[in-house]
Amino acid sequence: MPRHLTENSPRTAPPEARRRQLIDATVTVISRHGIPGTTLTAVTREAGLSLGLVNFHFRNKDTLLAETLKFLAQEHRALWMRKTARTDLAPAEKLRAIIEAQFHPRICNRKKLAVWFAFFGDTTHRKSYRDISAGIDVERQEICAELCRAVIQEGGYHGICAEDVAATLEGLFDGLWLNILMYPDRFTRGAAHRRVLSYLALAFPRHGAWSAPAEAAQ
Amino acid sequence: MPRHLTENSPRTAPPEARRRQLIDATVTVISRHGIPGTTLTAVTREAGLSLGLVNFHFRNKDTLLAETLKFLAQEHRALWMRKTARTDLAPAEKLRAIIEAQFHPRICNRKKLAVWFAFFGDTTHRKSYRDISAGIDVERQEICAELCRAVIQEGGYHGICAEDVAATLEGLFDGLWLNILMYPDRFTRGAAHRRVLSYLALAFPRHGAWSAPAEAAQ
DNA sequence: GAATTGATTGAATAGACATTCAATGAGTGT
DNA sequence: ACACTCATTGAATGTCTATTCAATCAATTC
Repeated sequence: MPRHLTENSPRTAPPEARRRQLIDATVTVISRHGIPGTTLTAVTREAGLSLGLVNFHFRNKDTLLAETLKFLAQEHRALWMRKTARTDLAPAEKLRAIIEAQFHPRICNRKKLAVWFAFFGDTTHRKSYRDISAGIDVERQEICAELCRAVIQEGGYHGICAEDVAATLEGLFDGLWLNILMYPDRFTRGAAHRRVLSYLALAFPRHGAWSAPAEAAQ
Repeated sequence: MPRHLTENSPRTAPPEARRRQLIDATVTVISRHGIPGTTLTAVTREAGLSLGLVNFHFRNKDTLLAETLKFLAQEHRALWMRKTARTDLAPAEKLRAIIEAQFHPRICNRKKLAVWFAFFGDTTHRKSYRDISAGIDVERQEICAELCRAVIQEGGYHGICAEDVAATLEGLFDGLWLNILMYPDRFTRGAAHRRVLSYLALAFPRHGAWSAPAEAAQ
């Protein structure tokens, strides 16, 4: 019953397109039914493809899940990399860009958050998942620390440690994400964003421009 | 082959003891194999009991999982409730007690954290899990906000909102937990504890005694 | 000490799953 | 047209699970 009738889309497609199609379906299914509920039957049905295709384009289910996580990690990384790589921005502005990426609607929505925490919570494959996300997380934290160091020097701040601020930020990112996912009525994306900026305003009070961007909450 | 031979423990035991025994085994198994890997066979083997007992003492697997989460939530709550209920402690001290509970070795260890995030990540039952933990989370956050309000009044702080600090703390708690779970080499319990206190020192600078307790890291 | 109650056992059942694979289909080059 | 490659299909297979339940066992009551 797959696509045949729905579209003029060709029965066959380049592998890269199919892989992406399956990854998208996997994200959707994980967000709805969790990793245990993510059966290959459900994924292929969501994608409008047949069961056997997963084992053709990915070796097996574990690979599909790993590739899905990799995709999310890259998507997130690309968002802040664009700005932190520029040379014409001040450290504080780059820091703001990383925070904006963290709470960007394309990343920080209930669907994607559900998938992130599904991976975090899956003890069984924690090691392989960690290997995937660790590189990117470490990279971001080191860049944050670097930027904090620059801000501290600029502002002549004392009694505050760049690495500590970066680690605290990292904790705030993940924790606020979790709160948004678990209690969407009480925690919104916009409020979380503002709270991180408030923390930075506390840490670096002489860099006044930590105000939140004008955006509707949620 | 169960216990019969291992101990002089009687074959039969009061239901409450068996329930606790099964919950303990469930915590152990979830921490090792995640929720998908938590089969009744694995749980009963870990407990040294027979397969059918789970369906006798709990109605089914879902109930066992829900009761396990309830147990963890209560265990955590009891730890800070003891101190926040007292009338002879200053607000700042009570705030410290809540933070100490959050990073108490009995709560904040890799085994229990793995279980917490296994539940958080399980989309399928998120609603029932949330119903269990929401009450306790809301309660803690409201008490935190209340205490912050008292601290703000004591210290005459301006430009800082108690509810915001409480929400930021809540985020920090969860995020630092996740970091400890995922990257135990880079994030330790002690460092997390100190970071939360550093945040409070930033927010409430005139309450000087936010120093960390003397304890070895990890 | 028989009878009764409640706890415990594990084999049996039925359903769901990932993975395999033989068959089919569509493009591509000749 | 033809052969050939690659993508796609879905039925079949074997494994693993939760749940049921009849049988067994220990403790308690009468």
